[in-house]
Formats: sequence, C-alpha cells, structure tokens
Amino acid sequence: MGMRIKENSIALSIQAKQKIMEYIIEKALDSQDKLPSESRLMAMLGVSRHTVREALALLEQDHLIYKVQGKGTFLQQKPVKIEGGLENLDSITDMIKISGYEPGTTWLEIREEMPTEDMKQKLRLVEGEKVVTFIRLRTADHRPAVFCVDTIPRKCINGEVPMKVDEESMFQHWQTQYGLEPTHAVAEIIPALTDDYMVNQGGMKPNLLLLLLYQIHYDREGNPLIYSKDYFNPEVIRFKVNRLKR
Amino acid sequence: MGMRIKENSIALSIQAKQKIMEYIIEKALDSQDKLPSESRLMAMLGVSRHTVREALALLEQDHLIYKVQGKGTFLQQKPVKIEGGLENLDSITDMIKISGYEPGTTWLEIREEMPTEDMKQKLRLVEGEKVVTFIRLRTADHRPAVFCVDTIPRKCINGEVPMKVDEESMFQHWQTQYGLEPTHAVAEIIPALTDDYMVNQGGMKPNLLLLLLYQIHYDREGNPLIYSKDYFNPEVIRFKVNRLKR
DNA sequence: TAGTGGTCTAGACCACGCA
DNA sequence: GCGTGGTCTAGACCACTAA
Repeated sequence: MGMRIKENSIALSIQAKQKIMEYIIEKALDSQDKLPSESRLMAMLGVSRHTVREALALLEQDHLIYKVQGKGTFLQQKPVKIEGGLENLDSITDMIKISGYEPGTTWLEIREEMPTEDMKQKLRLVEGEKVVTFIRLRTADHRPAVFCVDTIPRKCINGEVPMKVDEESMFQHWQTQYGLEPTHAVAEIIPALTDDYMVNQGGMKPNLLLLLLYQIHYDREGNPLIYSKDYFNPEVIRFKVNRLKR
Repeated sequence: MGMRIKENSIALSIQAKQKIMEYIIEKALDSQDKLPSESRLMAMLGVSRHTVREALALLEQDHLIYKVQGKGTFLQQKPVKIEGGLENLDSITDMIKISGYEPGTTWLEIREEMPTEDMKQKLRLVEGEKVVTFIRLRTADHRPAVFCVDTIPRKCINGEVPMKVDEESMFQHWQTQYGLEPTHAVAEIIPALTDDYMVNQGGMKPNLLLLLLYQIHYDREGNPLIYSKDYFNPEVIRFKVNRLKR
C-alpha cells in the first residue's frame, strides 16, 4: 500500500523530470509539440502538482521546454544550451575535458610573496599578510592551453608551502587539503598577448592572442578565497556563455 | 476580516522579499548574521511557508543570503554579484549605460545580401534565402566602444529594407517593428584586432586589442533570430561574468 | 466557458547540525 | 532531542487563452 520508497533517495521531482523526458522520447514528441497538462502529468506520474511543477521547472532551466500561461507547456525548437559555458564555474581541468582534450600540467613555480595592492584589496588581506602564488602551464593533448597564475592567502595553508602539487585539479587539492570550497566567482575577460615569461618558460608562441580570465573566487558565505589570472589559448579552448534575458 | 488585498497585484512572495530586506536594514543585520527561521518569518509576515521560501529563493538568487540545512539562513559576507554580467542578455545600449557612459550610434551600412555558410547553418535558412546586415559603430561618451555587425533573415522584415534606423537600441526596434523577441543567446568570446574597415570607416585605433562577442539569439521557442558579431573596445566596456558552481 | 499555468495556504514527514 | 531547512501532498483561487 502506501509504502514509501526509501532506498531510493533521489528526489521525486528529479524522478518526475526523468519520466517526462522518457515520455517525450517514447511519444517521439517534436519541436513545439505540447506536453500533457500539469493535471494530466499528476495523474500519469502519481505525484502532486507541486512536484510536477518542480520537474517542469528543471526542464525549463535546461532550455528543453517553455510555458505559456493559459495555453500549456511546449517543447523547445532545439535545445541550444551549451555545456561548459563560462557562467558555470568549472575547473580548468573540466574545461579542457569538455573541449575534448586530455588535460596535463607543467609546473613552473610556487612562491610565497607579498601581495600586490589589487590582491590585498580583492582578497581582503590585513596589513603585512602574505600570499602564495602557483604558476602552471595547463596543456590539452600536450599543447599549451592555459597559463595559470593562482594566488591564495598564506594563512589558508597549514604548515609548509608545498614545492609541487600532484593532483591534476588545483581546486580539488585546495578543497581536500585546506578546505577551500569556492561556490561562485566574479570574472573579467580581457584580451591579451603572450609575454616573455609565457614564451620562454611556458613554450607558448610569441604574439599569440589570448583571453585573460581574471577572477576572484568566493565561498558561499561570500569570503574571497582565490585570486587568479588564467591566460587561455583560444586555439584550444573557446569561451562560451549562455546568456539569459532577465 | 479575511479581506483579500486585490488592488495590489504584486505577488505575495515579492512583497515578502521586500519585507525581509526591510527587516535586515531595520535590524542592521551584518555579514554572517542569522535571519529568522522560516517558521518565524511565517508568523512575522503572515504568509505560508511556501511563500516565505519563494521570497528566500529570490534573495538567494540575488546572492544576498545563503542557506544551510539544519542551521539556518544567513546574510552573505558581501553581495559580490556584478551588474551587467555577460550571463545577462542586455542590449549593448544597456551595457554602455551600466558602464556609466552615454550611448550613441554612428550608422555605417545596411545591406541585403546572401548569407555566409555559417549564417545559413546557424539561422537555419533555406536555400537561396537572403539576409539583411546592419553595421554600426556604437559610442560611449562619443568614444568608439563597439563595432556591431548584426544579421537577421530577410523574411523577418516586412516590406522595404530600411536605410537607417532611428532608435538607439536595435533590439528595441526589431521587437516593435518585426516582433523579434530574443529571450536567450549563446555567445562565444574571441580575442581580435581592429581591421581596416573599423579603422577607416569607424575611426578606431589600429592594432587595438578587441573582444569579439559572436552570438546567436533565440526566442523562447528556440528559433534562431539574430546572428551578430560585436567587437568591443576593452578600454571602454569590460566583460564580466558571474560564475556559479553547478 | 473550459482548460491551462501562476500563486497561495495548511499540513506532513524527512535529513541535517548541534547541544 | 530539538530546531532548521528540504521535500511532498491536497486543495484552493486567480489570470490568461481559445473556442
């Protein structure tokens, strides 16, 4: 009877979303076709209207459907949302993978230093507080892809400053080692050219047009955690953004 | 008694959101301070839990609060969300205004032409279908800010192709004249340099590093509407993106 | 007028954090 | 064990669309 499925801890709204997607495929629904109404879905899926609406909201966020009050819910012409859009805070490792390449890392330098004025302000450091900067060249199928300069406050590192980090993803390392968990970032995109350091130390082409992703990462409480300047080779990784009308 | 406020057609959840913001200001709550629990807010605001949660969801979307299950709802350290982030589909007119400048337009050309292969594919045109391209230089306080090349299918224009459009915002014009209502866009960002046309016709500096925003705009049904290549002068308009962990 | 999605209420049980 | 936010149900009225 009203036995609750418990072993299955996936939210009902998620399950409902998947059922609806299966229904669309099964019925071979096409662009602009109308989905069953919310009350029909309630009956079909055996869940409340609230849950149906949550499932539809998820599909709407994925740009798979759209709603029109008084008319119904419809299938999008074509889902255009791209994976790996910049509005998603993926690690550079993930960005390289999404682009279809094998990520690699060449370590260039780890140094403890005094922050620049900009770092001091953005990371909200107190007077005299030091920072640690990690400089790496990230590769995609062994080609130079991103020149990464990441800076964190010295106080985030317990004990010695490491000489080298073995993990592929710096984010992963910071999270497991120091408990830094960025949930969002504010980024600025600036055109740039390869400089001497990148050419000589990183083996990048001279006079190559790059995209500088200058960002500050924050935790969910709004504290600045990481200050980074990543120079992307647009021949390897493309910057895409899904933009939405407010 | 249970008289319903009707003249006031603003959603209760919106009103609740505003009340909560007023409460924060009134009580002078600071970073990391705890907000009243959802049940307290129900009593304080005289609305259901669902409405309270909708109001809190709105505040969370604005990066003003964050929730922790089992603990409570807290004020963000500092609202770091930037206005005019690229993830918001603003018109270029708005982008210039947000940057603090007075937008202007220099018309360069409107031409009816055959589409490139790329346009044909992205706009899903049929064989032989023509397009109309609008070329403008957008200015910010009379300085060259954006070199805009916007292309739409010829069939979207009823009657003659105009020689010039007086409205400041092309989006505004397309919406009112032709009913084109983009709701979202997929953009790619590419570094570029000023070319001869921009220097000679647009009066932009030679060898200036630019950001090309290459985008396709879609309506809510998922139909491609506009194909555009906008070249931004980073000295005037900066590209910012709010990035969220998925 | 009937049917659709939008909003709101009242009430329930669960999972999590903490004393 | 208690209070918190997370999820779900049942039921109601409203606003909008189309016949």
